[in-house]
Amino acid sequence: MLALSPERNSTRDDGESEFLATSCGFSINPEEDFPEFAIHGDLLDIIDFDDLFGVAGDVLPDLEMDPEILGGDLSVHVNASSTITTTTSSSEKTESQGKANNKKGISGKGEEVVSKRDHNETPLAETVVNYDGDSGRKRKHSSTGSTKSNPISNNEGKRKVKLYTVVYILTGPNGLIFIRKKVDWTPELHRRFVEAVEKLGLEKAVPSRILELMGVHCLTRHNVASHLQKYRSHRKHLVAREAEAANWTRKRHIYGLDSTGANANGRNRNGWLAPAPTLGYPPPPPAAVASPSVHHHHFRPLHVWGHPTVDQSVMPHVWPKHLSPPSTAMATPPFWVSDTPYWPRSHNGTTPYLPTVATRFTTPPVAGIPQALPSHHMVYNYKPDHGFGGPRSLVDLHPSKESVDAAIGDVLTRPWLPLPLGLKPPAVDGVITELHRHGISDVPPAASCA
DNA sequence: CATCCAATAT
DNA sequence: AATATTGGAT
Repeated sequence: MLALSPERNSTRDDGESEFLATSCGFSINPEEDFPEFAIHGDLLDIIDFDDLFGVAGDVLPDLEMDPEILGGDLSVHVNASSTITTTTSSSEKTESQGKANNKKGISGKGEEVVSKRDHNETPLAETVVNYDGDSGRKRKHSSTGSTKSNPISNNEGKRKVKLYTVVYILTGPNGLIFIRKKVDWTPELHRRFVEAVEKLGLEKAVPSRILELMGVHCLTRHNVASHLQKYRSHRKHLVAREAEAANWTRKRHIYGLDSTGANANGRNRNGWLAPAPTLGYPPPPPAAVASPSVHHHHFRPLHVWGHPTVDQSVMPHVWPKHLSPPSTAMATPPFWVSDTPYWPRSHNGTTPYLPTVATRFTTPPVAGIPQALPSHHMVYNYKPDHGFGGPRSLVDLHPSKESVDAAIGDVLTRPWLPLPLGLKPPAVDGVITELHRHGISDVPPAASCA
């Protein structure tokens, strides 16, 4: 039921195995996380899936074993999952389950966790146990009443309630067992990830390639894909933040506020004690002020996301000393100050998967419609002290929808403000016509002069 | 099959 | 609340 890969290959020492465990984010305290496993002996005998997952009466999990594993040296990789489908009309899901089953020879849901490396250097073998509490059978779910999934609409019940557990177990030559539910994206892991993304350069930064470059073999493509998704998402939000901050800066400029947003103090009226926004060094966004970053840069626009700014004393075990000492680990700036543009970008300047944004740059502006980006949100690129190489191109600064909306809102609600750069003023005729339509017939001559 | 995205779980 | 995984669409 559970496969344990043989521990041969004595060429690998404990240091290496620790490296692997740590860099894989699996270094945890077994006793604490999974007391049942913190025993010596044969795992095959120790692990009782019924006890573990409380799914009594179900068939034992099938084992899917990668042949490579037998030649591998030190890891066991367990995935257990249990899926319950709601009572009514679960046909669809069941069907797909069956499909998965047939394909992979897995009984039940067939969680895909196996990751087969295509190169030989695989230092870490993986074995995957797939356990499906349902083993393909449907089950009445109503009794659990546990989740929100209860379909309010009567016959809708296609929603699937999933009770799952994903457990990774790694054993090393020294008998150490590491167990973890999820991949722990340690700072070091993340560092490697970012490095890989940067190295790959944009459009090539796809999970498989990233994984390859990272050289961390206990990660699956899915792990990386997931991480990549978050990575992108975070960067997107960062851009939105930057844009927002820039917008604030602009407003401060226009209304004569200082950086605290107060201008009661008359001497700030034209003092401009706040950094000049046009220099491209806007003050940190409000949220970043209190951030106790250990880095040189003085702001942290976003919360830490798997990043070394995390106090190491809090999670000492995540730092893989074998991989890189803190000094090297810190060498690479965090992703939010990296040179890498946020999104993959092809040579022609378009951005895959962001067609709407890309279109904004390629479509010629239409009078009256903000085709171009609201430049007030863009001219002030964040440039932390050690940060971005050069000014980022337009394409690099994709604004979020919110930013664009905000800018458009600005233009609409405060037309007296200067138009964002790149916004072409509407044709005078059009404006006058529009004014007439709104019952404004007097147009001061100055206004009608383009 | 790989990737992206949205939904969902922890 | 953040971040991981899963599932479906492409």
